[in-house]
Amino acid sequence: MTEPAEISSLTLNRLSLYLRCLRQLQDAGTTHVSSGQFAQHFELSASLMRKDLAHFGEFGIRGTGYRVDDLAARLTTLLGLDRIHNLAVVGMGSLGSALARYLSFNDKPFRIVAAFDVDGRKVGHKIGHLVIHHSRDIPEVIPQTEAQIAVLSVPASAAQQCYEDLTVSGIEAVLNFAPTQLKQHPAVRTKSVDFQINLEELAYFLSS
Amino acid sequence: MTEPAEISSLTLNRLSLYLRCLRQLQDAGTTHVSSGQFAQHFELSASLMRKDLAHFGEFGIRGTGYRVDDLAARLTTLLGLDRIHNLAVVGMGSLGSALARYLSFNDKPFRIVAAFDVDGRKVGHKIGHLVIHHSRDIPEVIPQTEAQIAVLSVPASAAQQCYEDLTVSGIEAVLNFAPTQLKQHPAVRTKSVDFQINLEELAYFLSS
DNA sequence: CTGCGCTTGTGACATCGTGCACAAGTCGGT
DNA sequence: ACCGACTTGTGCACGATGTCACAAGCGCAG
Repeated sequence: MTEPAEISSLTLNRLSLYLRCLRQLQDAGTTHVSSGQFAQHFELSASLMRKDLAHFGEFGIRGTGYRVDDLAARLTTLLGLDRIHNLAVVGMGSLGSALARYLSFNDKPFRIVAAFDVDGRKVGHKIGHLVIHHSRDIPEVIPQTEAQIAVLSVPASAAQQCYEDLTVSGIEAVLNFAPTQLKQHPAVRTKSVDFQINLEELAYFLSS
Repeated sequence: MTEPAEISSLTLNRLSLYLRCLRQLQDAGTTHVSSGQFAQHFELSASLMRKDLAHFGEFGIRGTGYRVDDLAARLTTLLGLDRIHNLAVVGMGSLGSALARYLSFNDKPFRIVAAFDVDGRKVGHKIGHLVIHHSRDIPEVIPQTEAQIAVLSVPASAAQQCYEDLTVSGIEAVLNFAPTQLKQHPAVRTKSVDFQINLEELAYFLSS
């Protein structure tokens, strides 16, 4: 019972979350954990966790629970986080720079291999050891890199154009931070992180 | 049929999205739109839009569609975006600064009224016209402000502590950017924007 | 005033996601 | 070797979410 059908986003996102929690347990020196303990500690659902894992096989030991190291390792592999993924960051405003810094800072399986901006004053400058290219050169530069995923942190007005440039450049996935509804290309897996909408949701509940 | 039951997050987030799209139409000079046209233009579902709106009453004219200005205005009111909401930003790293800049930059109904950081070198400095306070003073400073919503952009290791300081200070809602699973306070509406998890989801689909 | 074309609002239905409860299975003690 | 305590993995039921199709309603033309 390995990957038969497409796994849902919800399940996948929870798996990332489980892995993160497991790392916390590792740091605390915990070696074994049951789904019940785990769920209580992190305010998650035990049965849902077991069901999420069940999509990919059997990970636990009945009567005992899960070995933290083992489960963490298997989730890491399963999510593809044991390999390096190359990123291109498009839009080096304050948000793009913050994301770039965050992603360069650590030992995570993401590596920035290209950066773009429209601002002529930024082009040519370096962010870390990486030269910033002009956004108009996306179709030329991307194929020279091994970038698979693009992080789109440009103003909403420029997002669609950049998105399309990226799709024709052979980018396989895009993580969009621009507060706009992208017309998606079917061959490119696209997700949006829209903090404005989340903020507005909170505002709603205060206004009632 | 005004607000009888709790509206789901999904519906609410789509309403924000509709409003955003309507503003685009306003800028383009469009005065009337049917749900079909709207859905096709923005790649959304027409029937779902109608159902989302139906939670709050009747907004359209049968046979004609929706008046763009009218619907935008009613959604604005409905979502509470016709009032100013006061924000506190906790964590003035690169991400927090980027968010603060973004939120100060425009005419949106959010206003930053307090900023915090643990870094002694930042405390006392100004971001715009706002003094940065030390994070340890959250319980003292927040009640003096009218802050209702907190934006939490601190490292994961500090997030839980800051969150709890905020909850005891009378904050009503928290938008968390730290990549960690918060133990939530029931009286405080809390949402997380976790770009790391979204990135990992994209990575998964590339690895298969 | 009447009829026609169009669009909304909505009930019925299908699909998806989650909680519950228990059979299957494992470990340690005796 | 067996028993009992415990936990996983899973079938089932329920609730939430989205799609479809159509009746109700509106405006315009004649």
